[in-house]
Amino acid sequence: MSEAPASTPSAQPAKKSMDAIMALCKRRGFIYQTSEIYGGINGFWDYGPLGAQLKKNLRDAWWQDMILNPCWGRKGPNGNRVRCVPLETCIIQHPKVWEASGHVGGFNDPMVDCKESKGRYRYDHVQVFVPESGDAGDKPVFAYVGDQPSEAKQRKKAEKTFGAIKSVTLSSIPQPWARVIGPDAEKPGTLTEPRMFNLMFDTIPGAIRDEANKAYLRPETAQGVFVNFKNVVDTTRVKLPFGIGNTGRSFRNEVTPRNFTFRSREFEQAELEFFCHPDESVEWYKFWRDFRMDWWKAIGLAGENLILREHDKDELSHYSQGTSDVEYRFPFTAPGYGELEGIAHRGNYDLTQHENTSRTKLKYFDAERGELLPNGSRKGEWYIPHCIEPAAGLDRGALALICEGYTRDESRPSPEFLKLHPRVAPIKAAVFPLVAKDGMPEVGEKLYDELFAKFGRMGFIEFDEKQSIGKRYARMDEAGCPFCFTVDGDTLTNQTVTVRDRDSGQQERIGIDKVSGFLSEKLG
RNA sequence: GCGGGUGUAGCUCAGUGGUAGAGCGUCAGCCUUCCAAGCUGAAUGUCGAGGGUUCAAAUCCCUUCGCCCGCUCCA
Repeated sequence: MSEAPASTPSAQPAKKSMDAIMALCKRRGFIYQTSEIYGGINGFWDYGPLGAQLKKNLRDAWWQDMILNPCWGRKGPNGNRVRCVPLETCIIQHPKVWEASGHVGGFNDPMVDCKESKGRYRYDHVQVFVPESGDAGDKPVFAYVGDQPSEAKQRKKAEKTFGAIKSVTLSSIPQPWARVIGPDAEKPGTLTEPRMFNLMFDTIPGAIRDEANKAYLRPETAQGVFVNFKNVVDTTRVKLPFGIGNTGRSFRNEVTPRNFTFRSREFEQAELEFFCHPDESVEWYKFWRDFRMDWWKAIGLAGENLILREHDKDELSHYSQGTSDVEYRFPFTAPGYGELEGIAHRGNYDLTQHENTSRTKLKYFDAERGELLPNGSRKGEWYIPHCIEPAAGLDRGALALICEGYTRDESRPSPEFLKLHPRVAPIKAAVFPLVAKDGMPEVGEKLYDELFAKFGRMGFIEFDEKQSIGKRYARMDEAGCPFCFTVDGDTLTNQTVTVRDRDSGQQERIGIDKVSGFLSEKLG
């Protein structure tokens, strides 16, 4: 999450109510709490009929624009069409995968809590001021964490107590608990012993329960790509540069799941690992970063709620030459932003790690590089490709689409509606007879059959003749259906219907034979 | 994990120890020629869960779970 840039204009739209959005999601069947009839379980959510279709449409859009027709046919920085292939890998991988990736270490950080300040600190981040020489004896020692006000404060106190001091890690002191003053505390003995917070879920494959066989549910889909890199190269005739895309569920045992589906313990990712020569990697990084921003805009997040945030140098991993986040201003992060997708230049870190850990050669032989030989071919070059990783959260994307689309306009007869982009809207169109008599239902059903046959594979097409026309429009507005076609008295004489635009409420009249063409154009 | 708030129908919420409620939504019928209209009717709840106090608990007490806010965490 990041703060709003100082330059953001004050023209901030009225803050949307997250409660109202969550109520609508429940009411219209977008998102439910999982196992709700048993009281729910923290950090897990189910998608209702409309939500499931919305998320599928989002996933399909990603698949279409990242794998089947990457970047809408845009040429990459090398002047060629971008090439990508899909992959589908397991949630449970060999445990060594997560050792190589660093997750087993990084995800199992011991933490200490402070009973006085209520703070929690990473055990290995806590430093302690002790006398420069000798023992502190019965006197308390002063803990602090770097880059925080606690350091200066504790230093002053420690110098007053001991005179000359030095700094050591908390973990280097045996049994310190009774005499340590926490970073933000006044009294000694308030820190708890370190406790493990397992951020990876584990399980034990095999019928016989044996801890030695422990395996993890993946915390990201990316590693499945890296460990299959050699397989894809060996079996599919791909040539660098190319990408491997992968969507699927990942699991993180978040300390505090929060903010509706934004931070869930089970979530779905859509990740592309794009491999290229090190010399071209920065260009590709910029290319993907810009395309991913354009993509989110194109499916409905246009506007100032969406920003691209380039990480500062000191935020970057040691192997990265650049990372950007596509961030959206959710109602619960405003005026700050929450991450939708990270685009990371990962260097050759992952492949190198797996090469070292698995002792399998993951270098790539690039036959189009190296010196020119007399016969016209090239000598070739061995290298570990660099990787650019655009990694999107589909649940966060779906939530952003809902938040962005949620609109409240008191001047409308149906004040709440969802402005979903037609491409992702779960209901694509609805057909209504104005009244259920005079032959209108029959004409409407015929039109419905036609639209269902042509567009039913993209999403739901609705037909409804019950109740007043206003109520039917209102229902479609809340469900985010972009277009309603209404058969009225005039239809029976001149073969035209009205098409109502969800966002403006305006209607225009088009020939009943033009409806399919109209929808084709609008749905893309 | 800590602190605060909260939990009653699908949604929003009334209900401070004595028969479980309203509005909206949903469904059905009537009506209706363009925006949640009207009329009639219907369905829907172990009052988050478990335990306790009481003749009697949605209401008081304890435990627990979920959600919201603030810390913390976010490789």
